[in-house]
Amino acid sequence: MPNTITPLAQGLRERKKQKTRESIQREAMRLFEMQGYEETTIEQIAAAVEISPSTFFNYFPSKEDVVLYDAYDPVLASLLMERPADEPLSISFRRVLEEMGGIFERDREIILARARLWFGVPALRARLWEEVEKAQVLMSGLIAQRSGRDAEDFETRVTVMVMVSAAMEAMHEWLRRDGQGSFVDLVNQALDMVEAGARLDEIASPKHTG
Amino acid sequence: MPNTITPLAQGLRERKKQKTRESIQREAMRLFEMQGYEETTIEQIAAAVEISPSTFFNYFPSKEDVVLYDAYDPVLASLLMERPADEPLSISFRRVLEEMGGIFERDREIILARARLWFGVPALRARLWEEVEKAQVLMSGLIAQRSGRDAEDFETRVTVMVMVSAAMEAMHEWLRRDGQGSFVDLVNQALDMVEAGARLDEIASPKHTG
DNA sequence: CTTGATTATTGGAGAAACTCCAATTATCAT
DNA sequence: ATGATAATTGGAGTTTCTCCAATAATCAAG
Repeated sequence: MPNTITPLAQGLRERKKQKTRESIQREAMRLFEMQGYEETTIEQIAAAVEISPSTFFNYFPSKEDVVLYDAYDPVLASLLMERPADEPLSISFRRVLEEMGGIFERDREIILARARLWFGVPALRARLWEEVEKAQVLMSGLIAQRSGRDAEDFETRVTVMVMVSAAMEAMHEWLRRDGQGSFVDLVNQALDMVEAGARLDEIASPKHTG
Repeated sequence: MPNTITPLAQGLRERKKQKTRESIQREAMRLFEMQGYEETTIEQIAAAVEISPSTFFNYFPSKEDVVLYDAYDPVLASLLMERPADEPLSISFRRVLEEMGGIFERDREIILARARLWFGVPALRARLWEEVEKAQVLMSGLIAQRSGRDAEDFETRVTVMVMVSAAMEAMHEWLRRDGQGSFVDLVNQALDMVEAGARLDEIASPKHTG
């Protein structure tokens, strides 16, 4: 499956596929925003794109995937790989996020619409975990590559999981703030909390005023 | 929806419902283990319990819920509520887990079977996030109650999310070890890592030999 | 530009998970 | 015993998704 970011569309075939995939995603999102996710059938999407329902399933294995399908993952992955191998993971993570900040700003509206569905539609919300795990696997692999550690190592997995779910919570917060402000900043804040040692001891007691 | 742990079954009606719900769950799990989750249809489950498919949906909103449905949540919730209000959350969490350790030991085989499905079947794995969020909401609410903080407070949410996802990772690890050893111990280990500040800086560098 | 090989599109048949509803049947409270 | 209440059931229908075979578009090579 090639991505939205294709180096150079080689043949007519590839270019057409590309366009079709984008059309499906665009029309689907338009309909979802107009009428809601559950209320939109695959027939309707297919009709809007002027393809058959069968063809829809040639491009996306399920209705959910139209929303889930993400062009950022491979970018994030490759940026992460480019970081110096001796750099601490949390720093790499922050740097890469900053590098991607521009993209996030540019696509703000699209990302926001996607996120709204993501967290708002039960079927999609359920699949969030898979996204978290994808990220976890990616980063665990990176750690394994850099260090002598096993990617399956318990400590590695917990550490990465904690980072990723903190980032996920940052996205949630960003959404709660209706996409106002910087997403990257929120992730950084969340990571700060985690790195500070997740003040589990203090958080139960009343917040110190001021 | 009453739970598996019902104080005293009052009428015949309630008792029968109870029994039916348990039968469905038992027969479903038996079939899932025998033939796999996807391969088992609701018709088959209904036939095994000697009810109609319609009735199945009176008890569980979906096939997934048969596996997901959990009697432990309310127990955990009430135990958590009983902890002294000035006790740090992480301690409360650990104590409650220890209190529940006996139950986990007793139901080890059942929990293991459930967990295998949980992490193994894509449809169920996807729904893990909802379980995580349920726990997050529960605990955030508790924090809000105890402290002056808002349950929606970003810091609160991140902290709780991190704890819960660490626990989830512990469950995953427990499953990878085939249910050998103590689940509670693994959760404690995961929490230790989180509290130690999630050594994101160190984990990227090669592990010190020994 | 033609031809033969790939590959994409399509329609049809069908399974499975649900939803909705109205008829029936079982329990309950009196 | 009886009327109210709640559970069970069957049937009809929708939607997502699978499988497959026919058709149509693209491609690579001569």
